Amino acid sequence: MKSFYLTTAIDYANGSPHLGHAYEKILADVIVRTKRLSGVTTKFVTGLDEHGQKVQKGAEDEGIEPQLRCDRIASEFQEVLTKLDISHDDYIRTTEPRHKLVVTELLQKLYEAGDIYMDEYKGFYSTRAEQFLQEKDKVDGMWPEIYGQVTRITEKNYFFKLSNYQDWLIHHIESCPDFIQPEFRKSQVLEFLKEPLNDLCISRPKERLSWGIPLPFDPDFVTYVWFDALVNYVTAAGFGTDQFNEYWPADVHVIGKDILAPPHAVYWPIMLKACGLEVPRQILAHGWWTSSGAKMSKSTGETVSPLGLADQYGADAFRFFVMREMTVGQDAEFSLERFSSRYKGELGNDLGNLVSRLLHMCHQYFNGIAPEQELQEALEKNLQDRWEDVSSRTLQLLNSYQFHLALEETMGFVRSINKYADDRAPWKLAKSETEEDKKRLATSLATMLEGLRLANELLAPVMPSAHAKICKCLGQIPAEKWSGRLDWGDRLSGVELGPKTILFPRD
RNA sequence: AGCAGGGUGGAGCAGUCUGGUAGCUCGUCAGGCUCAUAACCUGAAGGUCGCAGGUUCAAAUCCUGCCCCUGCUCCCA
Repeated sequence: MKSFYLTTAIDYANGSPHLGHAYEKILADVIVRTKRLSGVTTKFVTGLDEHGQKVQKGAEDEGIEPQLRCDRIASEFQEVLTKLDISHDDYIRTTEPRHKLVVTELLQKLYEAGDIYMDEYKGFYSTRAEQFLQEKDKVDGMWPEIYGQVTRITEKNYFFKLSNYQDWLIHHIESCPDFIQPEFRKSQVLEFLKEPLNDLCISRPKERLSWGIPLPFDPDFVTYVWFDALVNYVTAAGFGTDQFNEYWPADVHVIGKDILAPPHAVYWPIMLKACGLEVPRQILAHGWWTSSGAKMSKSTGETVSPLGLADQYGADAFRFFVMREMTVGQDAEFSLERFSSRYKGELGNDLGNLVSRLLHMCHQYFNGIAPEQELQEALEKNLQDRWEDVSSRTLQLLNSYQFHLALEETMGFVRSINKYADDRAPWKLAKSETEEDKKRLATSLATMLEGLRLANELLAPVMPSAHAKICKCLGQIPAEKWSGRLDWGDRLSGVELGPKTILFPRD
């Protein structure tokens, strides 16, 4: 049976990891963990795009070999993955031999099939932008400042025939409603496809760019950008090996909205089609993090260090924040105030404090052994009914990538447990001598324990280590699969509970 | 200019696809509780859902026009 294969975009080995990189990995990780918990076998790949002009130039400036610089940047990015609890199965780097082989093979194949041809380009070139320019790029008859010096050049290059497949692609996008998510992005891509496609320039002459994969049919050129970077997805799936069919086609490519059209939604499907490979099932384009309206980018210097926040508050709190705050596909604003408001409110006061007060009472009244639900009155019934609602809604929201709402549901249920505690007031029942009240006391704590156990299950994809900590408090092992764990039952009766724990300390 | 996204009580958002009593968190005010991380629970005030038309028994939600904000059209997730 085919595994659920999910990828992120591969990061460009130029510059340091920032909030955007971190978010994309977390988003992908939450999706894949949800799948695993649902009992699906998965493969999750992320990686690094290491070729190109900027990498070559960066290395020259530092006076070191490009590979050496890539190695350093790769470990920097991988360190972030570790800190954020990202559960990827593979980390692909485009300078690896396995990848060069696949790129070479596919290029050769397309060349032989006549989908790649050489042409001579006459026109303008901007060295600063590393880009060919057209008359239409001029503003008031002048080249804009951003292009720096613009020269007229004549250069031979190889081109990939995109236009052959334009109609097929339009049809494909229109007939597969889930292919591009969120849906409003689909119309954007179709809009782009209304214009005739220019063929894609896929090479650079070696004398200008040496840091790349040589074209198999012409050693004077290296392949440029997309034929190198996008192919990582099939390399990592094991193209050319027996396992390839177990993973390909990819189920989801998680990417940023900037590289949807044209790279992922146009070039990539056409490249695959031309190679006779299946097209990915879905492309999920997320939005940007902004800071008071301004985009957080390295060009404005306004970076927020994900490592810093994750170090200070823990990976779980950071993961929770980005998932709780952002509607997938939309932009969201990042600020420390918002972060600490979520942290204190939902994590500390609602969830952390529930764990704390509940364990405290269990230890005080029952010596740390989970009591039994000895009766069921309206209050218990209500909480259980509410769980049925919350769990089915939350699962549906998780599966449709509405993580912000899924977390809202789950945290709402946590608040319901707190409310139940208030309605039952076990601290009052503990002072009563009647048999009935003793039963109510046992029942109330058992009910709260069961509620917490269940809420904690739904938090597992987003906060894996907090999930594990709460499991430990409840004498449970962390969930690998949800199967059988999401039903309300007196599951913890008689279990020896862990010590009282402060999960999300203030300051 | 082109393309895209947004405009919902003080702040930030959900709801818009699949019309039907406007929901959540924070903040404010009042109260309750005292098991707990000065935390938890309740109640209240506060919105003609950007504007103007239209469709409909009924519109935040569908249609038309307009206004305003933001992002992209170098690089970036």
